[in-house]
Amino acid sequence: MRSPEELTTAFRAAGLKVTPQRQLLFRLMHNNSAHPTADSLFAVASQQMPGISLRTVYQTLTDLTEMGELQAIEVGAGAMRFDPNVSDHHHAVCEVCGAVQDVYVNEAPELRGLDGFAVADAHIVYRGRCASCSAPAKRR
Amino acid sequence: MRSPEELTTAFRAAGLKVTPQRQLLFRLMHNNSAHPTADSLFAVASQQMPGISLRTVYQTLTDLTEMGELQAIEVGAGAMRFDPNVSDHHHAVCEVCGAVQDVYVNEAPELRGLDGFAVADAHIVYRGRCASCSAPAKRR
DNA sequence: TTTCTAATTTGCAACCATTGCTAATTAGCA
DNA sequence: TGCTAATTAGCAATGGTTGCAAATTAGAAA
Ligand SMILES: [Mn+2]
Ligand SMILES: [Mn+2]
Ligand SMILES: [Zn+2]
Ligand SMILES: [Zn+2]
Repeated sequence: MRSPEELTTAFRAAGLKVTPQRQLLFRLMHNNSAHPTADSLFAVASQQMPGISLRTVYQTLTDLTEMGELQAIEVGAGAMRFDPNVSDHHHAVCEVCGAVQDVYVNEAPELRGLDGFAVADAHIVYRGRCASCSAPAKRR
Repeated sequence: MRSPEELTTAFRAAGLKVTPQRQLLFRLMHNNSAHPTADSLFAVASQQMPGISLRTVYQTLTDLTEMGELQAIEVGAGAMRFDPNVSDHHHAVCEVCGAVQDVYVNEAPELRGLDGFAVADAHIVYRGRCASCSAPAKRR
């Protein structure tokens, strides 16, 4: 996703308004590697702008996604996650704490079973334990 | 997933009852490669057993999944899909008709970015057009 | 600056897939 | 044939998300 400044220009050029709500969300999503849900983003946004509505957060995230500035990813954990990293990558979801981190694959594997299926996109979801949830073997 | 006969034995052995509803669902899921949702299965089941409840379909699918007879897969299309093929495989989802087909990968690719993440499971979702939706280039 | 209006925001109802709850029913054993 | 724990059906409730309409506002034009 582009910087808040670039998005401001791009929005105006497209005849879209740059509202304080949008500016806040531009800032909150820029360089955000937490893969937040709409709701978790709403929680943070609300602190900085009490009264902002969850509906607006959804609306803006959807708009940015349609503009190709964000990627909406589904990691099978209830809510959609939003990702300003729109490069071709995959995700690892911690089954303990729910954290989502980026995973890159060097080369796509050979496939069997696609007879005639034209692949447009692939997304891998890894499930397991993140480093901090694996680390300190708790005693008992 | 095992055959309806084997499941009947297994259920009784586990102290579970073999009801007509369960028997029907055993039959409908056995060798079913359509990756149905609870609701689509309910539609089919209802024809053969009017009055069966959606709740029972969900309940039975969940039970079978917990017993390892089915796999519940999330292809990012709203509803959960249920799969009697519990072997290690992946899925291709047609963006036109919604069909889901099995995909097998020969070897897992090398990964970058998992620092310390312990992978327990991987699931790849391919998105694109299935053979029948690609095939006949419609004239216009 | 003030005015104007299309775009945006809000709040709330509605939606969908799924689960919780419980009274009524029933499989399967004694 | 009776007993009872397991199951079913029905419906309310949930969580995530979207539809809708009234109120507000960014930003262009006067
Ligand atoms: Mn990412
Ligand atoms: Mn499958
Ligand atoms: Zn973790
Ligand atoms: Zn298709």
